Amino acid sequence: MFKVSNSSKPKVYQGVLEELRAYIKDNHLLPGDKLPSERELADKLQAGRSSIREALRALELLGLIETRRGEGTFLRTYQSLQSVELLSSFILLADRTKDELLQVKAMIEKEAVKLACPKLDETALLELDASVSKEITREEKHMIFFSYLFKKANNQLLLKIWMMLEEFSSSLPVAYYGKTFYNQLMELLSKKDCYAIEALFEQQDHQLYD
Amino acid sequence: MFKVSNSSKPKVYQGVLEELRAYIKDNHLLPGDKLPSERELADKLQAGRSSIREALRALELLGLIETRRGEGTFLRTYQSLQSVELLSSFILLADRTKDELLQVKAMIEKEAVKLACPKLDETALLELDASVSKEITREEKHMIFFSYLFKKANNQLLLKIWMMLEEFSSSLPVAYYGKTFYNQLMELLSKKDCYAIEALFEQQDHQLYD
DNA sequence: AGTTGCAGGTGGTCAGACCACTAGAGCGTA
DNA sequence: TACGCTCTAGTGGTCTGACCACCTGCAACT
Repeated sequence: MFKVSNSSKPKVYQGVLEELRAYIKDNHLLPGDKLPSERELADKLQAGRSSIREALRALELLGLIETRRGEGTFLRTYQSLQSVELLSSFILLADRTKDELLQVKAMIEKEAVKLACPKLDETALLELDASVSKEITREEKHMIFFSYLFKKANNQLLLKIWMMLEEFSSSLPVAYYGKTFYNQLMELLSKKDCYAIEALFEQQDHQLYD
Repeated sequence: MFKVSNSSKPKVYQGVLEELRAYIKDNHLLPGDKLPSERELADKLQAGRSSIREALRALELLGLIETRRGEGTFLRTYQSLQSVELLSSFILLADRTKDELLQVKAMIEKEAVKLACPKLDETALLELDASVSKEITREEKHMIFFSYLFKKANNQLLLKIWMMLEEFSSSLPVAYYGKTFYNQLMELLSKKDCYAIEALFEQQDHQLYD
């Protein structure tokens, strides 16, 4: 025999999601507005409170709503990137080669540098230089250096992805960029020479895994 | 008095998510493998079954797991968000987030092209050209074109991240690259001119949101 | 051997019970 | 009146126990 269908019955929590969408639309709710309480929803939608909660938790994880204990559930002001972290972490769980991870990480770092480049003024360069000159481990230097650049690059999504990759690669015996790399990069940044930056990273790619 | 912190206690279901991630990692579970039953998890993790379920439903909505009644819960290859159209209609992404998303996506596409470039022989270019010449929508063309390139780029991780971003942005009213873009790119690919490719993408960035 | 039917495990759902927390009404005092 | 306190109703957070529907595998039966 063969299965007639694997879709079977729709689940209650999915119906709740539909209803919620309709409710938000019909009542013209905007970010920040309050949703009905869980008990009220359970009553209105003829569902158990736990089913309501399953739907709400899913929405919360996606960053669409925010719950405040003792107050209620609210539409979120803006779409946070909360779910990206979770997704990334699970995607990265699958067996990945070290090469792929490092390749992507280096790629993102390069692009961040290029994004930050036009936004670095004299002051910023000095700050950056100061932070790298400290007597710290290569790992710390790497973190501080790029964290600063990512801040300037002003792209939260890129930062999140980078941090995830950083976390996953931290368990690997990874060689960071060479000692002279940061100094060379500083120089190119002050010249705002994007093409040379591109080239500098190209070189690094080949000696990254020493 | 002032609030010490608004983060308050972490919720149980979030802890469950963490534990699940660790479990999957430690046991080297692959897509298709079975997770422990809800009752077993509740017992192991010292949590109520409802909390376990809240975590699982969230993962299900994200498309990371699949549940089969009477059988169990299974890890799944990340394919797509469940009911994206539903979720996207809840809230439109904030402009800022949208910009970031498109920026990162374009960046990844560019890098994929550059990775694929040296691996494209005569035959591959012909295949690629044929697939783009078809009479299809711009959206389909975009997907087919880059899917092929990502395959050649041979970096699964990059591909996954790209698909994730594609998924998120699919609900946005996004203009794809201009009509001539793909043809120009084809030409540069046959010349293997990486720097020109870089430049081509630079141009696109500015007219992406027409 | 082939079929049937039952038992145990699994997800799906609900109701009810607490707890911790918040906001606001109401009261009292200065 | 104005301030500050307490108490209460309402909210999310969590757990438990109870069913149901469904699937699988095994055992008994034909």
